[in-house]
Amino acid sequence: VSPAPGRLTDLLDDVGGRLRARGERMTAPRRAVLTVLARQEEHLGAEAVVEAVSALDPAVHRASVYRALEALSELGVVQHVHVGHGGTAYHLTDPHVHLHAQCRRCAVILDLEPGLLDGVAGTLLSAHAFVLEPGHVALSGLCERCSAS
Amino acid sequence: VSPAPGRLTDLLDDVGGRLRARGERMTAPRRAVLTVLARQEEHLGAEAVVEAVSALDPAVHRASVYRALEALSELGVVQHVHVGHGGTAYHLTDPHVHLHAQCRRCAVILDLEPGLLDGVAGTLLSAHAFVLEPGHVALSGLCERCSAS
DNA sequence: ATCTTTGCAAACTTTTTGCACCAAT
DNA sequence: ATTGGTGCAAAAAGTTTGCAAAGAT
Repeated sequence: VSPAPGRLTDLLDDVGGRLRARGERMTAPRRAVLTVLARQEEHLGAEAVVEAVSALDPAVHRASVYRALEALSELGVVQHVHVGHGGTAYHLTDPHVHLHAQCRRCAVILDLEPGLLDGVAGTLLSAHAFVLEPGHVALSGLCERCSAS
Repeated sequence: VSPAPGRLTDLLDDVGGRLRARGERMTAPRRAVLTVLARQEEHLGAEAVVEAVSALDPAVHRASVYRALEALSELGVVQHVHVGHGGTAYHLTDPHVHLHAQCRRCAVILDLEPGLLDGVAGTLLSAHAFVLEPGHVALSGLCERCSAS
């Protein structure tokens, strides 16, 4: 994703251009989804996106949010992470890949340093010819709070 | 889990004893679920367990399989892994913890060497006070076949 | 005989789909 | 004017639950 989206408008324009370049269109639901994802640093589940979009623009239907997430994912603007407890979380594609870990008790998601799994990726490649995609699933465990109590 | 279950009967007896020790019971659905999990080295999704059990004993209801998986998990005999594409996979608890990686394209699950994430676990603990549970989610990526084509 | 677990059916949650209409290009 | 995307409602997929009856102890 090219320009650092300091302003939401820039993001919308950029994505709009890329959609049009593929013969697709920038629409209200897609704008709403991008707006929600851009202002949130947390990772949102599909249902959470639906709710936030709904608050922003009640005319946008649930199904359109799902379709927008799919379309924007295909474009590469949005990515998802699978988290063990609780399905799929969505976020804007970040120029620097980041990894995720989720607390299996309180479900909080931590963002981790990009290189964390580089060594493991190498091992998997040489030992199993498996190409790791490190950002695509969240590691599981217990966060500081939950492991303490 | 204690005895190497070379024979299915041993496993059933062992688990039966442990259930009774807790005031619970060994039943046909639970036997069927254990039988299915014991003869399969692959990891099965809930629905796949339902199907296999159904083939083994058509009288066992779908819901009983879910309940058996839950009961046996609580007992510690069964464990589950969250896999990105396709929910939750179940397997018998193994004396030696093993890790999982799933191909996001063909959904095959690889079993990995136990120590693979030890280094990462240490880093997460010291850097984020996060206690990693390495076997609980499957890493994601592309297997040999799928990355080739 | 007791009391856990079952089978069933229905409810629930989350996501997908068919279709007529709307709207971005 | 095109035709891709939307809103809607219904279907699909996956899991859970309340309850009377069955069965393990």
